[in-house]
Amino acid sequence: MSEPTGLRARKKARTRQAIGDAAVSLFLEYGFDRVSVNDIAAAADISKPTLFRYFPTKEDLVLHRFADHLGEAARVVRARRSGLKPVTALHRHFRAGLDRYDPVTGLNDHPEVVAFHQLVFTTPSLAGRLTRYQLEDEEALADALGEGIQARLRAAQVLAVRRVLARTNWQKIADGRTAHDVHPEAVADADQAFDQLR
Amino acid sequence: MSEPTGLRARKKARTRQAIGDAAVSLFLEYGFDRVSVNDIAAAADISKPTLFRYFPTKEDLVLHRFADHLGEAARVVRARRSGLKPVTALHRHFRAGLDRYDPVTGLNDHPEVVAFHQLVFTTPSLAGRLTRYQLEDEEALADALGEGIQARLRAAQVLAVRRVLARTNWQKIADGRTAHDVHPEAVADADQAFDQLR
DNA sequence: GTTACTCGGTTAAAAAAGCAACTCAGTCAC
DNA sequence: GTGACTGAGTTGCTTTTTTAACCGAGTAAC
Repeated sequence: MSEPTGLRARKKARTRQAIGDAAVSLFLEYGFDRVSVNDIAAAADISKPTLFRYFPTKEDLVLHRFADHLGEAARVVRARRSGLKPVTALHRHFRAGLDRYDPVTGLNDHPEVVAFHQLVFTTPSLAGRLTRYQLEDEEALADALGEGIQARLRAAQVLAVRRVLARTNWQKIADGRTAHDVHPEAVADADQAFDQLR
Repeated sequence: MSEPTGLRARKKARTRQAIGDAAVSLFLEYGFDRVSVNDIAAAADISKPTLFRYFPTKEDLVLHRFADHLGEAARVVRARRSGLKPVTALHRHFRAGLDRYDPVTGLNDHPEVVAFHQLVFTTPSLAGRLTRYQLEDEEALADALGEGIQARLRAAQVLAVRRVLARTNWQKIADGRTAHDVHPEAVADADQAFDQLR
């Protein structure tokens, strides 16, 4: 299913993966600003123009992991069972993410994941670009929810909730607690937040 | 020194290596005739035209290991200390090869190497093409030795000696003896053969 | 204040690789 | 013998990658 078949496509995916991995690993080791795109290209064994063909900016080398989830909220809403309210669908989706400790929920204590979030949140240019991603996500969700100001408002609120929940989870884990330990609170927080949204 | 510098060159070398390794490994496992070039291309993760850009024929997928040594005899002669006779230079070079158990001397008991020689000598099309390689080698050596029929004759004799020596060594090892055990005989044989040549 | 770096990002041309479709030879079925 | 296959190589066309050179902003030297 996720095998697109074809040598070309396979190699492209592999190259993209190699670049992303090399970049994140270097960033985690030395910090975003102390690693140049040249370093990353060298580590990934490709040339600089090739790097920029895969990722439009240096920031995207980090944020592609979020970018891959871009529009997910909108998709969840569109794919929901008929009769199900959008908020409910998003609520369940987030809960499912918590249950499998999906990194995007913030509820993941793998050292790399924690360090990765640390990197994103403490590097201004990354945090900045991340919010731009979230705006796109918001727009897509708004379209999925309908038209007019109502849809936009609701989209903004839902994504704000998601953001706060993830950030809260991450904070608790950054303070040294385990994901398993935090899980019940995370679920409770999510339930409360999404309930208030209705 | 063996770092050609440049991304392109490095990747080319790597690809060539990958193709050659995949081919030899498949040939050793299934036999030359039961492996198609498509299989090899697939194993090396490249397309068929690319394979043929690196190796002109299927046989060369095996023989490139000899091909890489092509013209070596001529080089040895040309690079010899002045005053040194060509035969002596070639003799010493062969002895040095024996001392480091260079596969081309036949004096190497690594299972892969033995199996590889087995493969070459028992596959008609490979043996055939190998002699063609040796003819080229002979021509190059003849040019290095001078002009005229004399040079050609001597080149032929020298390479014949080399061939017989390698074949003899291989035979002993194929019979189950270790390279280390055979080494003294191999040196003695080489000394005798090259001495007779003078 | 100019010179010379470094770094993010781009461009144009050339090399390399992929793809699909082809030729040509052998081979097996019937 | 003819029709369908398979396998070695080839051909043209497109996509991808390398290369070297560049731009523009920042910054450190002197």
